[in-house]
Amino acid sequence: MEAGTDVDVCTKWSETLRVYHNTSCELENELQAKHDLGLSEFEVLLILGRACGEQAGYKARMKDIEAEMYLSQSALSRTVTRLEKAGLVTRAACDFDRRANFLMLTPSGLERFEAAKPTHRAVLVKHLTDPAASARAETCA
Amino acid sequence: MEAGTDVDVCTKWSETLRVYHNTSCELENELQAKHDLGLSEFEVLLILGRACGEQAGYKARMKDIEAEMYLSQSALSRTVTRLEKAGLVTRAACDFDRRANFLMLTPSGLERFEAAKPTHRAVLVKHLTDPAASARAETCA
DNA sequence: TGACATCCAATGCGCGTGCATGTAAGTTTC
DNA sequence: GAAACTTACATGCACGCGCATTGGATGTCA
Repeated sequence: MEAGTDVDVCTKWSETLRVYHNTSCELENELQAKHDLGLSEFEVLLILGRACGEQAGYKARMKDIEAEMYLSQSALSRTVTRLEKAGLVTRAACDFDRRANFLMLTPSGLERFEAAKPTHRAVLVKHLTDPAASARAETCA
Repeated sequence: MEAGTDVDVCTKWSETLRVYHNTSCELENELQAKHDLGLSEFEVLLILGRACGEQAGYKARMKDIEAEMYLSQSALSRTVTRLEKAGLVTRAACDFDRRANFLMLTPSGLERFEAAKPTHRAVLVKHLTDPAASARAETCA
């Protein structure tokens, strides 16, 4: 039983690694090439964008966004800085708690997000529906 | 059907991200803390070690190792340099093709690998057998 | 043999990340 | 209300990564 478990676990891990690397590499490449967005940056837009729908009024606190993604607090801070410099997002002080920052999509940010969404979805469908299609990518090692 | 596919794909991707991040973060932390090894470094030892068994004579070319892992050629080169500095691995010229380098485990490298293997396996079992156990890690975002 | 393309590995470089720390603001305790 | 603690975010720093380039070794073709 031990050996059996080992084999299963190793195989499962290999499979997870394969899917993760192929998918995230292609996501990164496609989003960068077509929309000038890193994957982390897109993920922030995704969190803001999917809640906001068509009106650009949705706000989220940094802490809440952090809780939704696998990114350290410092990395998120810098990612948001990049998005802010690109004009896709604005920081706004919180009325109640002046330690906190609200984050909002700008119209330009919403536009960029909507443009990138199909690219994101397409890569996911490609790699997660047909395992055979998710062959080793040519870039990203 | 389109919406259904989308939901499935997004859920599947979230799940993959969760498992990948939790597992690789804990692997990294455990291997670093208990055996002073990075994950990439361990993976190189794994490729060399599992083929070599008990005799330390197994050789592999850089290119072949690269093909087995998700690491760029340059990253592998530096990872091997670190392993070499730590005395866990030796580079040796290839007889047939002097462009290539053979890589070998040193006795110390084999020992380190054997010591780290149970740690590696334990983390894999923890995160890949019982999904509930793979809760969000406290470190690594 | 000489010129050119190919292949393997190392290295310069910039970037994004996590950890540790700093700063400011809120909370608790007395 | 002052001191001690906690929380939210930014920043200094070191590190590992991928990309592009380099350098050396091989193969190919005339």
